[in-house]
Amino acid sequence: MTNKIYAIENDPYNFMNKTIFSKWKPYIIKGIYFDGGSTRFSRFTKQLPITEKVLSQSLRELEEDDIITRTIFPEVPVRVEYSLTELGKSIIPILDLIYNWGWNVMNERNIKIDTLGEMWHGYKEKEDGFMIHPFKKI
Amino acid sequence: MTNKIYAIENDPYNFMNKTIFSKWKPYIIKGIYFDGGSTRFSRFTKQLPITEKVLSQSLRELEEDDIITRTIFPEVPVRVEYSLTELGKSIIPILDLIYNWGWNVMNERNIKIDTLGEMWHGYKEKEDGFMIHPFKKI
DNA sequence: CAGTATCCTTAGGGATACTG
DNA sequence: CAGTATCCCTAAGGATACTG
Repeated sequence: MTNKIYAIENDPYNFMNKTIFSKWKPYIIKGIYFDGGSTRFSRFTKQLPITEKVLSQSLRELEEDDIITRTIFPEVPVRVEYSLTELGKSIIPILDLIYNWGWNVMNERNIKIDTLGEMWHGYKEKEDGFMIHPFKKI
Repeated sequence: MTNKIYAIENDPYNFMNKTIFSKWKPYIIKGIYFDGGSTRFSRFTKQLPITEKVLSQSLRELEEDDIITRTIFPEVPVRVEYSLTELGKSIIPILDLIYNWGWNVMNERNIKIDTLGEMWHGYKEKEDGFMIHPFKKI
């Protein structure tokens, strides 16, 4: 108790863990980026095994942390687009390094790697047919 | 159910989350590095608010994942040193980028940043007196 | 389409005491 | 010194149903 001096709640790793490294946030950020900088709610629910609750929660937190913005287009039916802020974009190179590190280790150890993720990260050619819903045309 | 196609258990982000991004592992890895590439059990318990249980658990997992090695020196009392493997060392630049990203954002937002962490990461001069136990002399 | 609202489960982490 | 062994607790995530 007296000899614990590292205040983790005031530390950048902890900050990053809360801001970016939850279970789904890296996929959300990378997914927006993959879709050309902006994408929609249903894109995620259709292609990630994430529930609506967790998705909307994550999106809200990312918005609060200034990683993404939410834009409402008052069409019928309504369209909502999520985009990366400049701060959000600045995390992409780090995510790519992380992905790359993990990819290499998994590859060396012959661990199966998800194909959609590989397409999202440029490790495999995009195939429209592979996804249940085709990629957004930008 | 039918339209969820991203197998997260086969994905590098998930792999990295399990391998590196638990609450304490970044601190453990960086702590070893800070101590010159190898350090001891009690260094962590003395300077991080981590319990022995969680520490030994984390160390064991890191060893299993080939991030660190454990060396026993049969002295009296016994000395055990934890070192980074080549794979473990390869994670340092990524941790540094993460720390740097978080540090910058926290700094812009005027969020207090832990000083020991800043010393560990070279953002502040090392001060022997600041830590309860002085730095290891290499 | 783009979400809320409830309820529930579990794994990661913490407190404390003890040991070779 | 370098850990185990127990017991405990919460917060993150999941299942399911419903809505403007």
